[in-house]
Amino acid sequence: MAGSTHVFQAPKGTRDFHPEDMATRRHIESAWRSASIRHGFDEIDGPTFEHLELYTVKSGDGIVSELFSFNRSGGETDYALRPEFTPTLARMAASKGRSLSMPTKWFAMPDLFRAERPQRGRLREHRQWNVDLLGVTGPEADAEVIAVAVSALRGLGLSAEDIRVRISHRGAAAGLFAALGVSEDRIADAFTLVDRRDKLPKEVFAQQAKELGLDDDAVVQLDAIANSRIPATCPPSDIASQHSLPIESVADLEALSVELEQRGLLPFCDWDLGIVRGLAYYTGTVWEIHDAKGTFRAIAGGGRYDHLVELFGGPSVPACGFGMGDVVLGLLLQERNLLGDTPGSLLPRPDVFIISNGDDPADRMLVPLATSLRELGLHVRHTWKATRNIGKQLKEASSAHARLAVILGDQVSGGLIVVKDLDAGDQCDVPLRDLPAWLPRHLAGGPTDRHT
RNA sequence: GCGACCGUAGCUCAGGGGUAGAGCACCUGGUUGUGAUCCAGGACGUCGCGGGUUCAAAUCCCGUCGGUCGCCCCA
Repeated sequence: MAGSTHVFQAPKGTRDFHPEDMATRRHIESAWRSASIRHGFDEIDGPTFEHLELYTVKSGDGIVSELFSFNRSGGETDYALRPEFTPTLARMAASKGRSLSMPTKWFAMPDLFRAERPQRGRLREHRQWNVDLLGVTGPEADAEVIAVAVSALRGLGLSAEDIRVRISHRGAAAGLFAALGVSEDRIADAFTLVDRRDKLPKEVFAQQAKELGLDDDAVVQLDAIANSRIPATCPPSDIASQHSLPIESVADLEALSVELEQRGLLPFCDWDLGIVRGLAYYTGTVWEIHDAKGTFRAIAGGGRYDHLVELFGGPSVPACGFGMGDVVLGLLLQERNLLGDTPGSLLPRPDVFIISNGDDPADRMLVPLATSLRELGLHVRHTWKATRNIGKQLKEASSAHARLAVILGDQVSGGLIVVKDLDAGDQCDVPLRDLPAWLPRHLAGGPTDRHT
């Protein structure tokens, strides 16, 4: 192996986070955390890997091919890297038993792993924000978790022009299917059909719809319902009347509408009964957030899953929540130009960049000055190059996005240094002994991040 | 897991059997100096990796790893 220059590539579907990427990731995570906390949710986490059975118990053995599973060399217990957080959450809630406070409002930002073929917006390892509200049955809980999601996205600079929350409701959709003539025991099949409508040729869709017991007219209606998307600022009863169906079938959406309105969310939302999501989980409201132009995969998905905790051996607890991945969101933020003007603009900005003109007194002062300013809590840098060319050092200071340059020049022996504001471009002389008080005061006036 | 296309300098790419190019970026020093311009110099890469064909492979063939798109799936 001596002299080997073999280049390792990162494993398929994983990412390296260089400083600029890490800054982006922290930017997104802090928006997530901040929105969660503002809405009164507490942060939790669990193990990165769980017993394999935790995932097969709900989804069946078929799920295993989508997992990274393993066991210890010589061990018999099967484990899996967590592909989602919800089972862990349910397990944690179940383990609290009856002492679980109601409501319980939890959020987490786990790393998740799926052994799928990677594609744009979909990797084998990604970070996902999970928000869950347990113990509240009413639509106020659904509206509240939607509010948290929208709040974080707004915090990242996205508006109702950029993102849309598409909302459906299992009960409402089932009511409409029933009104069209789908029998009780075929409702689940109707959901599956609606979910797959975009991948099916029109004739096949019609054929399968007929098999559900629909007549020609109802098939057209079903297609129309699945594809109708109207702004949530319109009352849900419009959907029913549009298709000449009973108003009662959309009662659940009406109740949700009231709660969304109170939270100022209606401008962000659309009623979209084509949203189905995983059948195994959801019991009521289901929703997804997409970019408004529909170029990317879903940014987030969530809804109500009242049997969740029970499914994992806990008490019967109503629950709703959502997951939001960092990959699609990152792509959208980049496309919308919301990650700063330059690659490094989300990195922490140095408060001070110290420059020496190369004279002995100045050079001797540089490191001690940096040390004392750092003890004050300031972010301090200086060049590590040999050059003492002031222009080049200033260039380095500005490419590091430093806010101030402290220049140790000819007047250093007289106790005077130059402070240059790199944003404003102006500079002034400051007595060296005043610097510890002067700098924090001056910095307090300005922004701390370049993008703000 | 299946199918298609792709992989050349840090980045964007050109080349297409005869031992590698451009622009930008980068690095060092100078201009006695203030983020620019300028000057001088530097490194630019086993052409993803491995094997095969050939006198000769970045180029053709096979495999593999990675990327993109579609299927599957999306808990």
